[in-house]
Amino acid sequence: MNDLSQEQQVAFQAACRQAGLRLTPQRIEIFRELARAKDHPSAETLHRRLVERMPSLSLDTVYRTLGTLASHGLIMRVDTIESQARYEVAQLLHHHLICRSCKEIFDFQWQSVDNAALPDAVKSWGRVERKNVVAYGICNKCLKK
Amino acid sequence: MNDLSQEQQVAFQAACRQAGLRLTPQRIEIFRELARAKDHPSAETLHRRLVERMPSLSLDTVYRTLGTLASHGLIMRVDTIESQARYEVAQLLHHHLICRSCKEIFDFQWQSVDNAALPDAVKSWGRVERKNVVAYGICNKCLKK
DNA sequence: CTAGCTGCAAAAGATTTGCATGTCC
DNA sequence: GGACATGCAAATCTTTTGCAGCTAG
Repeated sequence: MNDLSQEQQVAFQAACRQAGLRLTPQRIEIFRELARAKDHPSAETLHRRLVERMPSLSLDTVYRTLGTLASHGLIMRVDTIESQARYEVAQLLHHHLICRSCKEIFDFQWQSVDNAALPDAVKSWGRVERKNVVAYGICNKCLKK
Repeated sequence: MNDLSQEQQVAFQAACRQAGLRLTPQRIEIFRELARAKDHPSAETLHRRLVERMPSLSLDTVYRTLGTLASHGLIMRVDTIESQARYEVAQLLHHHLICRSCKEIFDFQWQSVDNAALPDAVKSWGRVERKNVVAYGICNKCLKK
């Protein structure tokens, strides 16, 4: 509910420097808005929220910035079956529950999977860097409708 | 390597009838090609393969058919972070390994996750219908390059 | 100063839609 | 026969790109 925590902001700036990325007002605001958002927004959605504060911000910059930050691992692109890409700040390991009716994404933790070793067959595939569970179903809000 | 199994084809036709979908040559061929494919093809890719056998088949029909079949649960749309949607026939429960270099998708089984109960926090969310693991990394082929 | 960003506009890529014609049941 | 599908073309939506001016370091 509050604004972006001081540490998170400092960590972001340090990570940008380390990655050789310039710290522009646009990048700072885009990251701040994404970190504050709880709903895995798309580029379009983020832009809509940001232009109120930053009227000159272009949608292209939002697209470009999200792509740049994601490619440096500062944020994550979330897999969905929608046509629009969604993003989130890379935080604690977590998993996604997606409602196939309203498309809302709910985050949850599942440490037994985080800690579990992948099956043997996977070992010969290559190097696995992360694993996420995506569960689908219908959320209570939609079930009640 | 062989063609679509007899049972699979019969099951498909029965499922179409049950869903109230007409059995057109296009639908049959699209499903057959997808069932034969091992690479989670996109609409574009499927169309490229099918026009050789069915020169009049339009790309629109492939898009429409994939959408229709997916919405009836006969095939699945696979989540990736690419812009193109990919499909697979709904088969045994399985999970995906995606190479972030070549984008190839490798299927694997992981029964301990299939059988595991979701964490308690999820129970109050709604009704979960399926859960899939998506793991990312680099496959051996790309590691060697 | 200058490589890296941004904004603008235009392009490209993926998917959807309207409509007339064809075809499954 | 009539509802549903298809093919075509055009539209739409999302994302990317070229370029000139701006700016952080």
